Amino acid sequence: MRRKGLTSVELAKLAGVSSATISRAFSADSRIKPETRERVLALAEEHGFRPNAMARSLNNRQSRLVALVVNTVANPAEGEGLDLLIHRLQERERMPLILCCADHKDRSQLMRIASTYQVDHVVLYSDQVSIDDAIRIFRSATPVVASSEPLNGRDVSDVRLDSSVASAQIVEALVERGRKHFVYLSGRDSSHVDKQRMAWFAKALDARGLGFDVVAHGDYSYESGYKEGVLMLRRVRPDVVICANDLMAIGVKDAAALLGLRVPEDLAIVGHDGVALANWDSHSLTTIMPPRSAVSDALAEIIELSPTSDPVRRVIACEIRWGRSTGHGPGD
Amino acid sequence: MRRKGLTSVELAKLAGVSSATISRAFSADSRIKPETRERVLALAEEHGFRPNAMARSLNNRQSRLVALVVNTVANPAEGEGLDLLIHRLQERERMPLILCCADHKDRSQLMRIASTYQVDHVVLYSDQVSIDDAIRIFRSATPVVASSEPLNGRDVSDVRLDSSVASAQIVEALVERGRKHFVYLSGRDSSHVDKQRMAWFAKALDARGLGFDVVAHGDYSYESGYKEGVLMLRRVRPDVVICANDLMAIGVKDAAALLGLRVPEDLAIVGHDGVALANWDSHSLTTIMPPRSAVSDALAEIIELSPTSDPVRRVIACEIRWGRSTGHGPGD
DNA sequence: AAACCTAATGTATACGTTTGCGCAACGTGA
DNA sequence: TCACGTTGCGCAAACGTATACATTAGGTTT
Repeated sequence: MRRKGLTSVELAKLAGVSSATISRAFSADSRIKPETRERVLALAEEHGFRPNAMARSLNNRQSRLVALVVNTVANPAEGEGLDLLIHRLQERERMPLILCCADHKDRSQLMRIASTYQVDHVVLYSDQVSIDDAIRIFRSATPVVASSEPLNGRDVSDVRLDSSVASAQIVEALVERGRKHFVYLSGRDSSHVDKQRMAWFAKALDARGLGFDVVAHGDYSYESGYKEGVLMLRRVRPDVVICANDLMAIGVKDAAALLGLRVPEDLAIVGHDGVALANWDSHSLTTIMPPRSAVSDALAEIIELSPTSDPVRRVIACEIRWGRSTGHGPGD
Repeated sequence: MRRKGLTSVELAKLAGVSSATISRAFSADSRIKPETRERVLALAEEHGFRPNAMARSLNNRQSRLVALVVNTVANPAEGEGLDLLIHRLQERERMPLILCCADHKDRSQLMRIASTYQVDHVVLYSDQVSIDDAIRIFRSATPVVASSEPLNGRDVSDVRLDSSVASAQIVEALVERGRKHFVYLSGRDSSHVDKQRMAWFAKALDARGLGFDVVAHGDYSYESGYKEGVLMLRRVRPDVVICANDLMAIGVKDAAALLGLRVPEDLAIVGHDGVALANWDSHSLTTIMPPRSAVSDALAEIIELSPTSDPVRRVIACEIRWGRSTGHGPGD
């Protein structure tokens, strides 16, 4: 077992002070003579001393760990948001502990293990875990919900997306160009995000007296979009396909190409998530995009406030990124 | 401050045993009467007791934390590998601590903070951080290098990729179909992965008496592939573009489309990384793909062995995933 | 000059585990 | 019966830090 550096007691001896002074030199708001602090810090640097976060946390019951409960980091929709959030946390000297739930047989077990590390906060990014389970298991950690799951009066902080306006604008632009037959390709059944996205489009269409068929269910993957797209386009001939996410939307686009349908002339396609790759020239997908920077700012901010403050609720409006898959933006 | 559950001492009192017995009930290999263990575990379950990992680590100097030093989780090439590795770690009851280095101003600072958590292992996934820096900062943690950076005799475990055979096979297949003019679009300058990938292709071409121009430098992004692709294809007319990664390759493909070049008739394109999206029907990119599952297995295995065993070196051969971007596989 | 306040530091305990050591109880073999 | 090994468990000392409280030195007020 390699020997780790010195302890605060050993450094104290070297500096001719007590270990309490070492501790104070490292905590910003302590009453300590500036010169003493500098001297200690210099000596610490010289000897490579760094306080032990385990011992610190054990004592003051703050780990500065944040558990991020996600489905997977392999999916760009989650990855792009996560990356920003992780940066925000790192800037504030917090450490993210990642829990990938997607293919894990026992998510509760996973959360139980993570909770033994005394995480200060839990961000529920995944819509695959129940909020109540997470809260129960993570007990003393303050939860922040970012999964769009309904709160039902639960006393937790929450950041969620609203794409009602964006959905309505897209419907408006398409209807004005004569599109009439809208269909929806949904994601996983259990997903609340999906239900909401669908509901907003349904409402926007309803407001214009138009119907709305849910023609197929995918699982958020490109492959499912492709497969369901082929099946669906052989059955029905819609003007517009709204997809629960970008990956499926691109799958549908490729399915359309396979069947000889032109996008956007024969079929307009709309996605959700605004992942970077949807904007690539080969896809140029019109998509409803959360302002990721604002979302991660909000999450980081809430984490910084809690558990001192009351739970915070934030609703953030999504934007539209127009692409060629709908033929035009609102203006042309 | 919400009250966390009980401590081992409190549970001990409830069970009529000492806290040592509680501890032993939770550590698999301790001498404790099976019935006692069951009784303790049942009581722990009932009262929601879970041992405090901070206190445990402080005492036995094992945190079961693994620092994963990566560039970003937003990029699928890293994300897809990471996701597997995280799962392997979680299965073994280890917790990943993610450090996203890409846009971080001070990576050393980031690693210093992470090191205070007494991580047992560090996986160097990013090629942006110096191995020596990481080793120095993470002192007592056992490092595992997965960034393809040259080891230069350093005493660390290492898992790296070898695509020499794959490169040679691709060159062979293309040359036999009459392709002559190969060019290479490189990634970031500082990247060792890039240097290696280029060298393997250079060697394969050299073996057939063919030259090899590095025509442009990108930065691994789609955008850079697109931009450099347009500039390059206006200047030279190669048969084949080998790209340092898939994202740039797709950028080049879109650039070719913009300039009216047909892929693969006028131009064959080859990528590296084998990200899932390169296989989408709209791209169908021929790419050199690390066997991700094998890589993460190797990493997890090494982590499980070290620091007990000597450093382990593993070289894993990449495979080829043929797509339409080269017109054909080796057989047709 | 006494009384008092403040700033800077030391002392000692607590945080919740793990683990070496010791002890009792219980066979087992001679 | 005695010596001895084994099993199961309690005792108490760590692990490395933070912090309430005590202490000291110096300055200010009256």
